[in-house]
Amino acid sequence: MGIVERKMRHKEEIRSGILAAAWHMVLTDGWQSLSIRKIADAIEYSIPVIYNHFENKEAILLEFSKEGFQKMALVLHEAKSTVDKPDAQLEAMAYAYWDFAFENKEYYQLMFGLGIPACEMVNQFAEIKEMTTILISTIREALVQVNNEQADYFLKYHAYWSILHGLVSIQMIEKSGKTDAFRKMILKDAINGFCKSLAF
Amino acid sequence: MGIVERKMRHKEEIRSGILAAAWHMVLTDGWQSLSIRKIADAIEYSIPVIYNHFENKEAILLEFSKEGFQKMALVLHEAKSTVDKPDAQLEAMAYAYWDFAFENKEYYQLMFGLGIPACEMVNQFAEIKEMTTILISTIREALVQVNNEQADYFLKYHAYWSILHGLVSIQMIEKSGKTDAFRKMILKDAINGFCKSLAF
DNA sequence: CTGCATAAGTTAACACTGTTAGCAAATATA
DNA sequence: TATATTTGCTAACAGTGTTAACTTATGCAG
Repeated sequence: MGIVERKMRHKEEIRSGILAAAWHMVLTDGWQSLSIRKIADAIEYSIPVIYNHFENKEAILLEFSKEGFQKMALVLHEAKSTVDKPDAQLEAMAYAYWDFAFENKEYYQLMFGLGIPACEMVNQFAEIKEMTTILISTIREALVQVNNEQADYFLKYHAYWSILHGLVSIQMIEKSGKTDAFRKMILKDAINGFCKSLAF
Repeated sequence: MGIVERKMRHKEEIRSGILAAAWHMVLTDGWQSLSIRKIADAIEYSIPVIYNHFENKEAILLEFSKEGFQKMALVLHEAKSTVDKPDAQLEAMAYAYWDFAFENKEYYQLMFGLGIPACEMVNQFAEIKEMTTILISTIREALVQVNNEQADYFLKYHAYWSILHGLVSIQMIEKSGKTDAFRKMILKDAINGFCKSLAF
């Protein structure tokens, strides 16, 4: 009869309306200020309607997180296909990854759980400096050791810190079945690779 | 007269009481569920008292973030002092960084703004796989290219991804005056270093 | 075409949250 | 002792996510 089809269509319309309204709000005000009430207001339905389509607020954000990973995969595929040699591909993908993250900050923040209010001020206080200075000084000493003083220590310092932070935060998020020993092997290998790359 | 001293002492006691109660709650229930009301309840004062000591809730969390950076700096210093050669120091500091992060997850999450609810489920959905498979496959191809197929591609993949994520998220948090061009140089240098390290 | 069951959508509430204005009580000073 | 000041409290405002209970609209069988 097409009645159930029409109903389904209508239901789907509301669902995508919720997502559209929510995404619009995420883009304009950030995901921190997303609220069920505001969504309901935007789609001109009452609040409980939203709960017929999503279990809770988190489920809506999760939807965007999924979308983000899909888009990211697409972007990486495209980048890879532009060049042939694997190392060039790794480089192209790195740039693509980077660009995606900064052109889609909201996605990236949702994907990796970044952006609590406090971290906006991370650069504002001095406590962080004590940590960075010791990192930087050691990097400089290491560059002297391998006779590569002309290298930009600031670049190397950022790479070093990023490897550490990246490894830690991805491991924290993943919660996979990896053993501690295996996790430490990842760390060891990455740091060894970094130390070797200091000589260049 | 010592009266103002006694008052100051009392004020300081309340302040540290607030922090102690807050930190206890962060440790037991996570910083997401920290609430001014619960703190007030714990220190047996009314709610507005807390606002005499901290401008808002964020300021309390920021306090812990600062503490975290201080402790981290201490840990890095200690690690560095255990060995002499700079590259060994970098390795020791890396382990120390890692251990600190996982032994003090709450600190680390506050320091770098990790831990929105959605990211707890990042490993649960399939969308992330599409992204990781393309990373892994390219890593494997690159290892073939440099005749280093016996290397553990999984380790290398984690290093690669971590460098990317680390660079991105630290740059996102920092909001420093770096130019885009400089930021890309950091990225380029780090990726080049990684690609070179693939041969080992 | 009417009565009824089901689905759709609403109101209103619960239990929270951060934050602040206005008032009462305790304290220190003149 | 009387006044001024600090200290702390009550109570409210303006939000939040979530859900129980009710009403209205819709589709279907008799």
